Amino acid sequence: MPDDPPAPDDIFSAFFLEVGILAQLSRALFSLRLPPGISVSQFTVLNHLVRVGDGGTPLQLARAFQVPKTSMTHSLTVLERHGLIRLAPNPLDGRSKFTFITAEGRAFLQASRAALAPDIRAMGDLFPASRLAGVLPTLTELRRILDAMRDDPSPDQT
Amino acid sequence: MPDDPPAPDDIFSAFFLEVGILAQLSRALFSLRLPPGISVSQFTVLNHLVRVGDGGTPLQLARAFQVPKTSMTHSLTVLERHGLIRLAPNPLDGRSKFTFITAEGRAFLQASRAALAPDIRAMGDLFPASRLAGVLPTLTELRRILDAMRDDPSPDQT
DNA sequence: ACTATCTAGTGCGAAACCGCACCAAATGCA
DNA sequence: TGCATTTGGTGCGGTTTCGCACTAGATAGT
Repeated sequence: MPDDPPAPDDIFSAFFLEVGILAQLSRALFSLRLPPGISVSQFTVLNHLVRVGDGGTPLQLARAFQVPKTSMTHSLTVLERHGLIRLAPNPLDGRSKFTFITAEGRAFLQASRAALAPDIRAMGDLFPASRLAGVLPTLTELRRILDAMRDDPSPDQT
Repeated sequence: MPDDPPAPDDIFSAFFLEVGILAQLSRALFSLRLPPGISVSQFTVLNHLVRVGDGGTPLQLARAFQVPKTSMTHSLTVLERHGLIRLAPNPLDGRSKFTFITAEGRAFLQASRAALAPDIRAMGDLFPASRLAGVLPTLTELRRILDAMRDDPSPDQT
């Protein structure tokens, strides 16, 4: 290797490339474990509803996952069709809705987590979770920055 | 169970969640800078052809990006329709093809990189690339492991 | 050589994703 | 109050993604 200049562009692109493949790969692995008809996105939303708490609006969910609201509408529609969530009208705002997990939804999430557990454990055997914990803050921080760049429509101009 | 100290499961899920959002976010930002009609995937393939070198087969590309070969077929079709790549038959193997970038492809890639540069620079201002460089090896290593788990159909039969 | 098996690529159909345009409800303003 | 603007959500259409099944070409075993 004759050259090793610290070109920051290359670092960023290498990083995003790695992140992209990682996301893709984990997504593929996970979806293999989920029952057919449920996608990783759907699972993720369900997971979020339990972790953070339900009763929020679809738009809040869309923002939390940084997806267009039409995509979230779709995901929620599928989840509701499967009886895993329930959409209730917002009595305070006629345009809005509330999102609740159903008992089936909780059970389903539980089962899915169980189905995923062996893989997680296998990963943990090959790769210590503590090392991941080490990089997590960095990822989170960068995510916040990207987030901000997104809200802020200013790429560059003085 | 009031106890939740270092649960490795949580670390992994938090990590994958962060990676997923990061991928999503960067993808969204990038696609904003690309000319309409070209998606991030297409750009990524083009980028790969220049970095690693062209002349490979579609299947090799599919494996490099860890996507199903049908997805790669689609991407390549689009790229060819735009005249950014050229698919040539493999004289040694009638089933196979070779993938080459065209001059337009190179020019397009050049222009896209230029369009992306300001954003990268903006990121670099807010977040030192050196910190990314620090986490990169960890990501790469985990990627390799996921890769191996994928090829190996053994999750850990219960 | 001859057949069985395997492999590269594609057609097809279904699902996911998402921009655009729209509606209805809420808010702001005068 | 009346009207313009903003906001939450959805219908629609186009693109991407990907599993399944198939074809044509290559390889292996006998």
